[in-house]
Amino acid sequence: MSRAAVSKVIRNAYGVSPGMRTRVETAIEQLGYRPSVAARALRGSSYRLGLEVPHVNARFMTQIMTGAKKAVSGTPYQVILAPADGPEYSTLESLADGLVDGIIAVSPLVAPAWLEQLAVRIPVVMLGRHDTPSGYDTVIGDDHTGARAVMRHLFDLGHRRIAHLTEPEPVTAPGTGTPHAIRLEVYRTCMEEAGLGDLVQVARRHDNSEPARQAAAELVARPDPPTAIFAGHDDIALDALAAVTAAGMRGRVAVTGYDNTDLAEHPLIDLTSVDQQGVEMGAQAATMLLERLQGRTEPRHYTATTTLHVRGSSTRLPS
Amino acid sequence: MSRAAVSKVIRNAYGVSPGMRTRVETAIEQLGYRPSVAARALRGSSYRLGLEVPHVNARFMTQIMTGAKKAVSGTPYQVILAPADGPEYSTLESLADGLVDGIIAVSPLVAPAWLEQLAVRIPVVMLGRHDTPSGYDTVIGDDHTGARAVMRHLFDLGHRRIAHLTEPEPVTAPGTGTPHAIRLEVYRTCMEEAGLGDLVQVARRHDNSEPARQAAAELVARPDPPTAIFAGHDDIALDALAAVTAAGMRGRVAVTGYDNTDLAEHPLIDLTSVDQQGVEMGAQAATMLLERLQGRTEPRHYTATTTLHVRGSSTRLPS
DNA sequence: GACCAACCTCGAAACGTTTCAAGGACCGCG
DNA sequence: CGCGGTCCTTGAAACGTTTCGAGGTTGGTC
Repeated sequence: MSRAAVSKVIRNAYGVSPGMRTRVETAIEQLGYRPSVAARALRGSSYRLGLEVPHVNARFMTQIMTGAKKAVSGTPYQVILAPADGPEYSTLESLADGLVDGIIAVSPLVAPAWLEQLAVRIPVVMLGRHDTPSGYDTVIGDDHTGARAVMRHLFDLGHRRIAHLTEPEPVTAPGTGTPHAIRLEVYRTCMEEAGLGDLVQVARRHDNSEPARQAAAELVARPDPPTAIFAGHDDIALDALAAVTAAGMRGRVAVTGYDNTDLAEHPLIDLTSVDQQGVEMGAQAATMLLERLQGRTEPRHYTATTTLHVRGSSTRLPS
Repeated sequence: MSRAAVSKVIRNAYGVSPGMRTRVETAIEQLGYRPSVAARALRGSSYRLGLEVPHVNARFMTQIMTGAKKAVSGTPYQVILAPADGPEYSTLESLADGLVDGIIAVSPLVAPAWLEQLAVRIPVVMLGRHDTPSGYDTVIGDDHTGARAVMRHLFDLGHRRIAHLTEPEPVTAPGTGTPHAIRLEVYRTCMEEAGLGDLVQVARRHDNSEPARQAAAELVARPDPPTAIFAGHDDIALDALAAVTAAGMRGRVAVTGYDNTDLAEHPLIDLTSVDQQGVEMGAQAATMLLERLQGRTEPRHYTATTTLHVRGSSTRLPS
């Protein structure tokens, strides 16, 4: 029989008789034949979607991945993960170079213009971008609302001397539109609105790949330590909790996180955190990619709502 | 110029003049040319290694990934991650179908015979296999020593009523040679050697994808609750800690883990755990793959040594 | 000046699919 | 019985690399 026939059977396309179909199928069975993804990718599509994340151990990523996998289940697509752990550009490029049909990326550092270029070659969904580009889709949490909820919560608890612990400079630079830039901005705004502009304290983890624990330790070791720490996300919040605990100030410094990671609800951690529906975000991102692959061209932008989960880590200011 | 020339320049192979080289390089630069991985994979190799893990949120995996990435840095190879979160066979096959040149897999459930088959098509390194197959390489921790160290430690602390909290049945079935089967076996042996055979209590998380928290809760809710829980790995230990804490028995039930995950040293978790050099294991696995790709055919089997890290979660039995 | 070797360059085949257009068989209808 | 149309089937081109062998040029030696 001809390859064309086999191809049609595999993709169960139109125009193949039942007889031919069964003949091909038994042959496939007997020979243990498996189609080559490489050859498929060369001619058409690889049926793989790539998820690029900045770090292997970014806990938020598992939510995204879970959602993405859920969204593609039942389709012929698979999701693979490519942690950058360094240069984001090259990781993205190596994904785009034919390995996958579409890319979901969490790359705060790559330039929008560069992404527009990339999106010409291959469909791209960016997570955590507050701009509204025309060439690719975005999925983002409502960081304004989320961060405001955190600040109001801390104010309500009586805190005034509130510090913000966040990522290194480039990620939070104003105008980049990263979630961390927004959260920082909201922090500043809220402090100023409350007339606490001179109490603003921003600490950052020193190196992108190092934990934020030392930065948090320096924060609580100051002569005027904060009574509350608003951490940029749960991983950082965990480091803050570690530093606070190590300094023997457990329970005397409130700590809040962001992302509502699995660990936040662990009774030993018990971290107040903002849920931004990571799983749903991942699912939306994957769905958007599938739509693109089916021909959609106009951009879509999805914003997830946020919910503050109050837990034990955010303690009331002792009066 | 010819494609052959371009090909040679890219792979900087022998037999191309400096003039031609620079000409090709400027052209590449100007056109923004990027080689297609798919086409490469079709003809030769894709320069991608695949790491297959059972779950997205298995924390041990980040150690493996970190090690693997370290090992391939400086080579043209990249590592991508494919979490199974369900059928391991199909995930492995979809990796093998041309996406990657080699596979590192943590798949306790796939049959050895099937793996031998797979290894004919593509180099495979299995993590966590105590058998010594001939067709593929293995990387494993010294589970006998590690588990014995845990048991001795708990005995030394005065514990007798020690429970083992582990994975569901199929993963720990005797004879499968999975790390969890060994740890379970060592647990039983140690208990019997100490004359405590009738105090053996084995609990399992009910479903493979659900946390072990409920199983742990049932354990501590028994009329004769254990005074110590030897958990199969850190993720499970975390669930055990959660259950113990929720039951108000914090500090009255010792808990130990395995893998020495990042979180184990967090002061709020402070989990006694066995370090089996996950990063080194990942690096070894990747190195073995690279060796295979360069022609090695005889199998290699690497065993990592273990170290018990004693922390606050393993409390002495109150007398 | 002729011959040979070394070196560079290039054309073409091959990898395993998808897809297009063309060829064939079969059926129904006039 | 012949004609047209509908399915089914197939051959061949194409995707973008790598690799092999052949061809061409250059320089050196006798």
